[in-house]
Amino acid sequence: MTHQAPTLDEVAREAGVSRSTASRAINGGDRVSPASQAAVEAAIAHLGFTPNRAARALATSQTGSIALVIPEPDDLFVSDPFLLGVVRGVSGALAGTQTQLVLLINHAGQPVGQMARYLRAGHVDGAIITSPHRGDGLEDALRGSRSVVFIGRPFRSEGISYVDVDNVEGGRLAAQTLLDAGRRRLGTVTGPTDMTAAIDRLDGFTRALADAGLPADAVDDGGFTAAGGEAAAHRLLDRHPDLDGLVVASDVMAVGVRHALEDRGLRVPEDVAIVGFDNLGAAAAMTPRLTTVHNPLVEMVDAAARILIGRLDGGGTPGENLVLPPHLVPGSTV
Amino acid sequence: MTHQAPTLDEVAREAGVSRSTASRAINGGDRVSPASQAAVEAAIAHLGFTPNRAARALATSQTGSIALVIPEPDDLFVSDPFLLGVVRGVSGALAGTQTQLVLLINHAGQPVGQMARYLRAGHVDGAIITSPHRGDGLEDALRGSRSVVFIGRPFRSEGISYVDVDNVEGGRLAAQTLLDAGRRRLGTVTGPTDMTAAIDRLDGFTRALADAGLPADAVDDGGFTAAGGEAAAHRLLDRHPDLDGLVVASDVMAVGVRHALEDRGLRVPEDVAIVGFDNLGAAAAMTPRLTTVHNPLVEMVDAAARILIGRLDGGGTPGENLVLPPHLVPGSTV
DNA sequence: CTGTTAGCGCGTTCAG
DNA sequence: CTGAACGCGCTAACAG
Repeated sequence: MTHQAPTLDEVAREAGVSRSTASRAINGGDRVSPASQAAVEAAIAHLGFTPNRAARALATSQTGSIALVIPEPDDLFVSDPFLLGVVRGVSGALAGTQTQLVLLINHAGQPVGQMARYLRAGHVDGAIITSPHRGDGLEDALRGSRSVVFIGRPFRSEGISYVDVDNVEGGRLAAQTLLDAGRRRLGTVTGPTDMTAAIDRLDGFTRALADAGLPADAVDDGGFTAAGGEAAAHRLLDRHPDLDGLVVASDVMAVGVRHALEDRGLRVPEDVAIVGFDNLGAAAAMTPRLTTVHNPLVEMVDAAARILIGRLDGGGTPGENLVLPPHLVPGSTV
Repeated sequence: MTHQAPTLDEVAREAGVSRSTASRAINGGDRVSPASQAAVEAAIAHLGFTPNRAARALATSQTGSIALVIPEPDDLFVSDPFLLGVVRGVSGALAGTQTQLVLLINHAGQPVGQMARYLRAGHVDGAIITSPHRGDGLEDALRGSRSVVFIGRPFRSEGISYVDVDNVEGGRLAAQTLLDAGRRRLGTVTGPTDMTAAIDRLDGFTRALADAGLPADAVDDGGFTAAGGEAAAHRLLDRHPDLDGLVVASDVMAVGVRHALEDRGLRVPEDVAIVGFDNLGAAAAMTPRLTTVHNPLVEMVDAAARILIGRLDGGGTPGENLVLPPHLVPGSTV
């Protein structure tokens, strides 16, 4: 792979300075005469020098890489734009830097202790964790670690920094949008109850209805999949044929919900209005366009990367977190 | 992140041997007495020792990591199971080893020279490249490099190792399936013509029809997206209302094609039979289940990882490649 | 089978 | 502002 990469020594020789001067020119740039600086830069360009990461890591005891931990992409996630969004976002945030992205997939059946050990072993300087499911243990294993940022609120957030969208507010916003449109008989298709995102969105939905003096009795789990959403919608309408509005906790599920409504001969939004959640692509692809709550994934990921990089530079404190506000993206389904 | 990790020296001291003996015990395990071996292992377990990757990399001039290069996941790919499948597969293939996976995303607008330089700089021992589009330059920049394996046939494959499914045979198989079912008026919805997979599948389709003495004149580009497939199907049927069978070059597009047929009041398979391509999830999710050509992505990725790892150990020669046979997965759409 | 001796390439004191 | 010297933690000959 490598072609006898030039070393710092060769650069220094070519520039006519000592190795330490060359090193300073490359890094701080401080306390180096302009002449030496220029000579070193010329030599670097000429030789095509790239610092050896291993040597630098050994000398500085910083690896220059961070880990992105994602859960095993099972069938649930394969079609979910969330994961690829996170991957793309983190990669983009690192694009300018020299930091490299190490991908750690939490393969099913693999003990989490192994991954926690990897992270503690210092093979990476920090980590961004997407660990949406309860009980995967990583949360507890990493509690209190500096240089670890979660994307999505963990179940117990003490000692854990995280970035999230305000899912409670999002759920409330979705329900309120339907209420404002005059709907009075609302139901919701939720995500799996072992994810905080699903729990919080339901919580917001319930609060909005309580504030309006309405019952939140039409609730069904769609498992964050299109097929699950379709089935959940059928079950809801079987039990509550009078529903005139549905908050669907993800756009992917909304696709399934819409099929279910079609099958039952219900028009959207005339008979049943729908508000989704995510706006990561699926909403815009639906016809008519889905009204949905925007999940600021890009901003979340950017923030997580920035917080982490700040930590690596010594700033910040563990436990701090950031919760971004959601907002409604109008469509034609309300 | 790290907790003052113990060093090999401490392990050796605790085990009562010299550092090199401890090193040998950890690595080869050769030429070490059972007693020393056991002592070292006990010390490692006791101290929780993990070798410092940077130091090891410096000493061996092997980084112990490989890169996975993927194109910017634009809207086309966000919903495509292909990328996540590759990521998961490579990660899985590396799960047992100590090799770490560095993710390199080919961000749009980022000069490929930069990425090629990164790969040549020796920051990783090897790379797996998914570079489906023509003209992205990486292909030429990496031609001849050992320790680089492409997933998907590049446009010019001289000096490049790659792993692929036999897309020509797949296209032929799809068409032949329809012919065997008695269909005589076939059309195809293709992928974008700047990807070899799309070109090859069309090629197979064309050959099968030629062998049967039929014209392959009903061809339209669906861009590998559901919406594109839907539009392409409409265009095809506008021009050729007599079509009774469609080869659709990806399952994702088949979803759109099926919508188009529904909209036109055409029954599947009675009026128009469909064969898709990929079998990465979308086919099984369709009702009725889509008849499709299985794309052995997992096997491809596994093979790529194995070839690469073999290269790192010194085996194999650049330019060798592997083309896996596709096979038909029956559904109810033919 | 084992310990001793050298580096791997770079950052960083510490005198000049 | 500069260079010489040391060490980061580990592997790899080389004698024993």
